[in-house]
Amino acid sequence: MSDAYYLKLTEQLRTLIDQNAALWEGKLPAERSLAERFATTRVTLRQALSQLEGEGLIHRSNRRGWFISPARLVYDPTRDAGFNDYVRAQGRQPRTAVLKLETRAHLPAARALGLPDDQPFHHIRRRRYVDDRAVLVESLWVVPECAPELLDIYSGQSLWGLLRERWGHYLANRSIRMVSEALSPIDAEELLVAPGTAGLNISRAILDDQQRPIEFDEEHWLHDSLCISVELSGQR
Amino acid sequence: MSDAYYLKLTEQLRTLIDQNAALWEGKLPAERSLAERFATTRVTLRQALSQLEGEGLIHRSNRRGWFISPARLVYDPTRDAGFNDYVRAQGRQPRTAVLKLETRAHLPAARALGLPDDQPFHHIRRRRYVDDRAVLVESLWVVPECAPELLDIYSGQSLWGLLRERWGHYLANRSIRMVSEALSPIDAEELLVAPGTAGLNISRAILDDQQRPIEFDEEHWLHDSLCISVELSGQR
DNA sequence: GCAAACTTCTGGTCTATACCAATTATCCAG
DNA sequence: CTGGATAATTGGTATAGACCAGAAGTTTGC
Repeated sequence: MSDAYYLKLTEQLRTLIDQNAALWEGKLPAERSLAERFATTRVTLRQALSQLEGEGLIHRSNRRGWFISPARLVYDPTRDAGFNDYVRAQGRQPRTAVLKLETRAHLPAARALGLPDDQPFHHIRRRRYVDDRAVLVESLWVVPECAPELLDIYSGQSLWGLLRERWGHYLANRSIRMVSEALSPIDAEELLVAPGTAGLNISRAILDDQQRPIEFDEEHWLHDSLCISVELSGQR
Repeated sequence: MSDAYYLKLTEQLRTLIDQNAALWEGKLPAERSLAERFATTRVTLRQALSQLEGEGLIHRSNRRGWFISPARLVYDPTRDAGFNDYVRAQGRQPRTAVLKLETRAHLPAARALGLPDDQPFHHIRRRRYVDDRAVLVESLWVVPECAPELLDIYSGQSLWGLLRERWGHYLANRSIRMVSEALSPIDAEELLVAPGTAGLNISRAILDDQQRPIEFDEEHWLHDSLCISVELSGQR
C-alpha cells in the first residue's frame, strides 16, 4: 500500500526539487527526462508529480511544464485591506489586469444580496498576479446605485477604496464563504492552468451599516497560492 | 483542448450520477463496468472521476469504491460552537471517536503558542463523523496547567465546553490558519481514503484574555465535506 | 445458526506505447 | 539584427493489458 513506487518517487522528487530549485530557476525538467532519470513511465512520474501538486509544492502552467510554487500569500478575507497593500506588505509584487467591464444581471449575486433575480449589476472581472504569476480571477458585482459611474472611471485600483473614498460607503456587514473547487474551464484558461485544477472559491456578500446591499464578489484562487489567516479577539 | 474525451465523460457521468443517485444508494458502479458502459479504458474513466472528485461531487473510500458526496457541512471556524451542536443544527448526525490520549511535546504547538520547544501538552487525537462518514481527524494540544486531569476525564465531549465549564477558561484570542493540503498517509488512513487525497488543514492557536496560551489544534478535513462560512459585522 | 475459510471482485498501481496540439527552439530571409 | 516561417520538443490525452492486495460475498465446517 504505502510501499507504492509513486510514493517513493514523490519523496525522491521532493528532495531533488529542494536541492535543484535554484539551478532550474523554478522550472522542472521535462517529464520524459524525469521519467528516464527514475527509470519509470511518464504515467507513474505524473502520478508522483500530482501528489506534489496537491501539496502545493509544485504547479503546472498549461502545456508549459511544471514549476516550483512560490511561498503562499497570507491573506485575511475578513479584512478589507486591498490586494495591492497586503501583497506588497509581504515583499511581493502585485499586479492586476482588468478583463471585463459591463452591466448585467447575475443570479448568484442577486441571491446573495437578497435582490430580485433580474437586478443589474456593474460587473468587473479582473485577474490578479503575485510576482507575475496569475493567482486568482475574480468577479465583482456592484449595485449600480452605490457607484453610478464606476465602469467609466475604473482602471484596476482598489474597489473597496473607491467605494469608501468616492461614494462614502461603509462596508459594515459581510458574509464570507469559502469552498474548495475544481477550476472551471473558463477560470482555468484565464489562469493559464489545466481545467479541473484545484482551486479555492472565496465569495463575499457585503452590506452597509443599514443592511443595504452594496456588492458581491467571487474569487477563484489557485489552491497552492494562499494561506488564509484570521486573527480574532474576544468571545464570539 | 476542451474537446477532450475525458471532459465529455465527466459531464456524462455528472448527469448519470444525478439521475441514479437514489438507485445506487450513494455508491457508484465498479470502475470496470463504467468503463465498459462508456467504451473506454479505466485510465480515462478514472481521469473523469477525478475531475468530479475535485469538484466535491463524489469521493472514494480507499479500495472500496466511489461514493456520491453528501452536502457540505457549513462551518464557522471563528465561533466556538461545538462540533456536535452545529452538525445537529444542520439536521445531521455527529459522532466522535477518540483515537489517542497522551502527554508529550509537539513542536508546531509550542511554536504556535510561543512556548519552549520541549513544552509537554495533553494530546487528544480524535476522528469526527457526519452521518457516519469520517470527515476529519484532529489533534488537540492543551497546556497541561490549564486542564490538569483532562486525559483522565475526557471521553469525546466538547473540549471547549470542558475548558469553559470545568476550568473556567475564557478563549479570548485566536489565530486561525487555513491551507489546502494533500492528506498525509497517516491522516488518509485514519479517514479511510487514499494517501494524497485533497484536504483542508485548519489550525488554531488559542490564548486567554491575559494572552496566556491555552490550546493549539489542527484539523484535517476532507476537502469536499465542508463549506466555510463567516459572518462579520462592523469595520475591521 | 454462526464463525472461519475460501473465492471473487474491485480498486490501486504500473508498464509500454502512441498521437495530437501547443510551446519552444531553431533557422532562414530580409 | 530582427521578424517570421519551420522543425523539434513537450505536455495532454488515450489505449490495452497486467498484477496485487484489500474488500466483499460465498461456501464450508463445526
